[in-house]
Amino acid sequence: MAIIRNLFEIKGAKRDLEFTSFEEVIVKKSENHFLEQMIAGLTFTSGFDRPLPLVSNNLADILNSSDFENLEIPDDQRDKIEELRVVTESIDRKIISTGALIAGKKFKIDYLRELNPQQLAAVTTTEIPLLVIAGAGSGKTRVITYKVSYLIENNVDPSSILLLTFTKKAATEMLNRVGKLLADQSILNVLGGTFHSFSNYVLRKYGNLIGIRNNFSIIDTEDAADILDLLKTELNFSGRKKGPPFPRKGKIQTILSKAKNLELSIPQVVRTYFDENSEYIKELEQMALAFDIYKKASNLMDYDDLMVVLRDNLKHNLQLRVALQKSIKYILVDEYQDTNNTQREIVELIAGDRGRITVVGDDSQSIYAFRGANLENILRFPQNFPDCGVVKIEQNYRSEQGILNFTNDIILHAKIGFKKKLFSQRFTGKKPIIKRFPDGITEAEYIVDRVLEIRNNNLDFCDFSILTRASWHSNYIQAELIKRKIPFVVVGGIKFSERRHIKDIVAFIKIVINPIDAIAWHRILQLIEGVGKVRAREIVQLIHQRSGVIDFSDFAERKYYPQIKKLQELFNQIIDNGLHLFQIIECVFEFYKPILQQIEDDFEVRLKDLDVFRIIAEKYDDIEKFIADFTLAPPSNRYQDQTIPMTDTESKPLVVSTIHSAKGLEWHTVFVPFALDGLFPSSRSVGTLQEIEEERRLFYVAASRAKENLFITMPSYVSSWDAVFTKPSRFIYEISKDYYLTD
DNA sequence: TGAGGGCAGGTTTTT
DNA sequence: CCTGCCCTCA
Repeated sequence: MAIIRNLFEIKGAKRDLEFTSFEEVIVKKSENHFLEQMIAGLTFTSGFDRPLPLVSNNLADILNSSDFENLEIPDDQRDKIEELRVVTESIDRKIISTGALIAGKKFKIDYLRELNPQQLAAVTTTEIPLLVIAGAGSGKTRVITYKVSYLIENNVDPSSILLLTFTKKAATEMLNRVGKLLADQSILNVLGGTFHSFSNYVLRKYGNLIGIRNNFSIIDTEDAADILDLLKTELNFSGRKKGPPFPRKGKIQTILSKAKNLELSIPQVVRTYFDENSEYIKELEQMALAFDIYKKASNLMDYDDLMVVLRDNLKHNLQLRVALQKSIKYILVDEYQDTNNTQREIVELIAGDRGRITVVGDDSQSIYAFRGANLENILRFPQNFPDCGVVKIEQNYRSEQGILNFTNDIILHAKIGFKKKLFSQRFTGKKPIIKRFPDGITEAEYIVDRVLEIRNNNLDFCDFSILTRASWHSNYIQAELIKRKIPFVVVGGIKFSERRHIKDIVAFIKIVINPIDAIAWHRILQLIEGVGKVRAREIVQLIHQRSGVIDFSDFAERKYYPQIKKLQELFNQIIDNGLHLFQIIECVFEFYKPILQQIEDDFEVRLKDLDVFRIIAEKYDDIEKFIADFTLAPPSNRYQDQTIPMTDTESKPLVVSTIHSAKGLEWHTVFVPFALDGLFPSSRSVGTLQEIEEERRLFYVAASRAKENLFITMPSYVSSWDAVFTKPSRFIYEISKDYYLTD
């Protein structure tokens, strides 16, 4: 008994476990196979506090006996599910299953040949609100690009088409394809981009209608948190006055952002998501107020503001709404399942009652609720637009039927959503493979073995991907890949634009544009030795008082004066001479490099980043556009380059990614390791029905990335600091055994 | 302002 | 358990 407790202490578990039958064993966990077996024999239910013995060590046997506790669903939720079921089933009457081209007209593109009937319906239905439910791999991008082309071919002015997506990459890719299809440059005029970049465009263009200065700076999440940190000190909310401590900057930022995104009050957000901080509701409300004032005073907008300000103005500012409705005739929205309420309202307000709006999406792939995405936006579209049409595209061009059987079965267990059943023309009789291993290392070895084996069929490493629920789930595999000298990239990680030194440089440029950008000033000033939070604040106040005139002579007596004087000269030189972007960057680099060398020990590596930055900047003339683009759509944020072991350079690297970052992509062979309950679904996301449902969709997204082979694997146990996970993911239990193999 | 200890937080993150 | 934030004190 004592031994067991000891063991769990080693593993960090702090719970008392009741055992009666184990003899004295003295071991360290890594040395003893018996103990590992023993842990593998334990399993933990949803609270991860009650050990239940696994029936066997054999995966097939384990999967035969499910003992997951059923989550209790409150009555009001049950009612809502029922209501949504009625709404989603109502689409059957609205289904449009085929389309026709405008008669007698000649088209450059052979739509009839290049699209299937459902795709054609989606493309040619242009005058009524249209919901396109595009299953995974069903040619969603194709539908959008062909629809834009079709509109243009029907003499719709490209500049009156608005195409909204969630990433800049998606928008440019689609518009490029339209350009190729039509061999026409007019597509350049299509208003295409992310919700945020669209708002940025509107707010600047119509700044005078809205009553905002159009040279505002956009701040990212980290900047916002820094401001809040500043305000926290200023308002003297630091320290623990009442029992629990005041939340930290990141958490404050999350709370305020959630309130805006979910359109809830601060007390509501705190009580539902951060109850441990409910002592400080009043102070948090004050912070929210102060934050808004601060941003206004410094001419700043955060990501949430971009959405909210646009929405509010569309709602209440008739002039703006009319202006936009006049210029925008057709709206297409991609990934509609990921919109939040504000974004939905923006779209609805611009569309007005003219109804020329097409939303494309897949409710089964909604995985961003934690960022405010509201699945109900897509589910209730038929309710919000009662005279809409619906197109359901179920033919899949990506995966082999064996994989579709598997993924169809995953999503069949979703409690809400549009019913659909994807099918493919390709059928080889292969099935996904689910496997369990003694430990993570064996699992990793197996995966890498399979990669090498399957690659022999004339494939490249880039045809394979490892998709995980959380980044650390791929640690063993990354180690194994390095060991075997296989090139790989890790998707995610710290983005280029979020690296410290890049943010520093950007701050310099932001000041050039907006000399009262306080947060940028704070960042820069604190680079100087002898200047900290307090001094920086004082200097920023001075700049504000003089409305942006940079003159530090008041501080002539201070020991850091020579440094800030250099700073003053730098900016005045840039501003007075109206330097070009590339010249500005040179000046800034000259000033910044010595500082960087002092504060960072990996100076050389970071210098390289600066070169990359310069190369990106070279493509721009307009400094404001450059910075806006840079903060709104950070370049090359997908690949974390340094993780490639440079051994096999001719070969394109294998991809190691989180599932979230893998959305929309596809690979010949996909591995999903660490498929243990508590890791996937995450033990933090099994408290409510909505959370479990979202985890299931995430599992669906992962599995549906595979074209030919899908491997779901797991070690027999994984221990984190407060729990041990041993049971296969509950989602595997849900799937019919006809659809996979266990060895 | 900079250094050392205490303790909160611990998935995912298109903007 | 371990990391990194933040508070406190010199």
